[in-house]
Amino acid sequence: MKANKGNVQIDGIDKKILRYLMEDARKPILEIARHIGISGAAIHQRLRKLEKSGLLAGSKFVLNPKALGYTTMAYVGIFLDKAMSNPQAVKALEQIPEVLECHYTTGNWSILVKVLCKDNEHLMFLLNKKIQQIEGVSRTETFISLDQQIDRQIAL
Amino acid sequence: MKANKGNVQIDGIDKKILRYLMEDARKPILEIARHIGISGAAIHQRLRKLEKSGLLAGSKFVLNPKALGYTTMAYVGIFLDKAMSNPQAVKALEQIPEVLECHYTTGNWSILVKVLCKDNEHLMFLLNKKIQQIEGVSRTETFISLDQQIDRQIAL
DNA sequence: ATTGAAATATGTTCGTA
DNA sequence: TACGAACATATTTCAAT
Repeated sequence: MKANKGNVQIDGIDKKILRYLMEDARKPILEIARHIGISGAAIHQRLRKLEKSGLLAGSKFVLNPKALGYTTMAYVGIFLDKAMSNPQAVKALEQIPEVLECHYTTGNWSILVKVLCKDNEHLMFLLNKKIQQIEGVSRTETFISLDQQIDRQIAL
Repeated sequence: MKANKGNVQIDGIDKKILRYLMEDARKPILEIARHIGISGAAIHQRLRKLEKSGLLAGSKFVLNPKALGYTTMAYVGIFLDKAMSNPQAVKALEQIPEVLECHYTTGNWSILVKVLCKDNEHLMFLLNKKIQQIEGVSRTETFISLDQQIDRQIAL
């Protein structure tokens, strides 16, 4: 599976198709076909091409975490004792379901993670009893997201 | 549209269905039905219920930004002069397509944004010519994501 | 790359349990 | 809730352009 690096060519029709499907992955291809005025078979073929190109990374159902009581989102900057602990620390973070993202970053911290918790108490438990317990973690800095105003993908 | 807040009840069958669809939004319901051993009509009905409950927020095609040459992701903490500038600043950030997320946060900054750029040069331009130009923005702190190790949704 | 048509598979509704 | 049957749509392939 070769991942085309930065040179996938898409035209306006590809963009139209993708814009529909980025908004609703289950939108029928034939419906899109009617909207943009080409045949379903053509769209089918274009999607196969886009998938092979590596631009299409898949599709997802999106859940609303608030409906399950998860109302507290936060970013946590993690200081590690030594760079050597990094891969182990990431492995430990993978085991924590509240950790949704994990980035190696430039700047102050070794690692920046995004976490999702039910409430502040849950967040406190996560920080003190889970994340701080990981070997190599010396200190953390937490930024609670009071409100997310923008959440989107790359624009076409 | 009432958004159930933290008390949506789902059982093991709901979870199984959602886990399939969170991984592949276009997986046929009938295929899932065969896997978990109930009828397609039952799944259809459960999905309608889950949608009404507010847990299902929709579905998306996921693109791989690297395929379009977007290889530099970063988090940018933004200091604002006065709290009053916040809504205006967010409006301005919405107009910048490279800004994918925007959070009001506790801690050092007023706002934390996630941005996606083609390269470091593009990031520099974004910071100096777009974000810093927004009225009320006094200073920014940038953390480049060298590598994203985890990227997932809430676990069921 | 695109089309229409054919074959297969799926989505959706409804009566019933 | 769940089922199956019936009907409406959609997906997928293919020969032809």
